[in-house]
Amino acid sequence: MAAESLLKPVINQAFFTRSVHEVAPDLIGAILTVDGVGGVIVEVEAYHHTDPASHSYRGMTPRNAIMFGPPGYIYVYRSYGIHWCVNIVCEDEGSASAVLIRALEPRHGVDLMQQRRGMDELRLLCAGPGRVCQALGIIGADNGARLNFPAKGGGTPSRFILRPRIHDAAIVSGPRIGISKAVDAPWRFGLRGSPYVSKPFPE
DNA sequence: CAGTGGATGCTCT
DNA sequence: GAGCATCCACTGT
Repeated sequence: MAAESLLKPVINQAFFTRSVHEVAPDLIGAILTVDGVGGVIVEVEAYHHTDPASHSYRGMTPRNAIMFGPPGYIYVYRSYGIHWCVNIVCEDEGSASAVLIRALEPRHGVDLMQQRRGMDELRLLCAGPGRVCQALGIIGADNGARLNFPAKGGGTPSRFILRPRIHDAAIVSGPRIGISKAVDAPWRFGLRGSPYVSKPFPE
C-alpha cells in the first residue's frame, strides 16, 4: 500500500468510479461536513462487493439498495440496533462498493458536535462510525443523499459536503474493526499519527 | 488500563 | 431466531 497518496484529488463522480481500495485512502485528509458541521477524515474502511464482510456481498436487499446505485451517494445503516454508520458509495468493477467513514478530526461546528455527543473531549467526539454520525447529525433519513458534485441543473444543495485535502497525507493501513469475515484484509486506512482515530494503527 | 456485558432494532435465514 | 461494519458503563487490576 502506497505510503503517500495523491495530492488534492478532484472530488467528482469519477473520483468514486474507481477501485474502492484506491478511493478509501484518497479520502483521508478530505473534509466532510453535514450542514456545515464536521472535520477532516482521518479513518475509513473499504468494502468491495466481492468481500464477504461487505453488506453488498450477498446481493441487493432493501437495506443496501443504495450501494447498487450510482457512485457518490450516501449509504446509512443502523449498527447493533443503536448507532448509525455512514458510507460513500463507489462504483468498482460495475457493482456495489462503499467506503465507511470511521473517524474525523473535529473542525467545524465543534460546539454543536459536543452538544449532540454529550461530551467535550475532542479526541472522542468523532472517533468511531457511530460517533461520527451522532456528532454530525446523520440519521437513517439521510440514506440515499447525494454529495455535492459540481451542480448539474441545480436542485437543492446536499447537506453532505466533501472537500478534497489540500496537503499531502501520510496514509497507514491495517485490518478492519468489528467484522467477522475477511478479518485480515488490510482495508482500514488512517492518517498517520492522528490522535482522532477510533483505535491506534500498528505502525 | 484491560476485559466484560448490556442496551437495542433491524436484516436476513 | 441469530447475528451484527458499536458504544458506554462498570468491573478489577
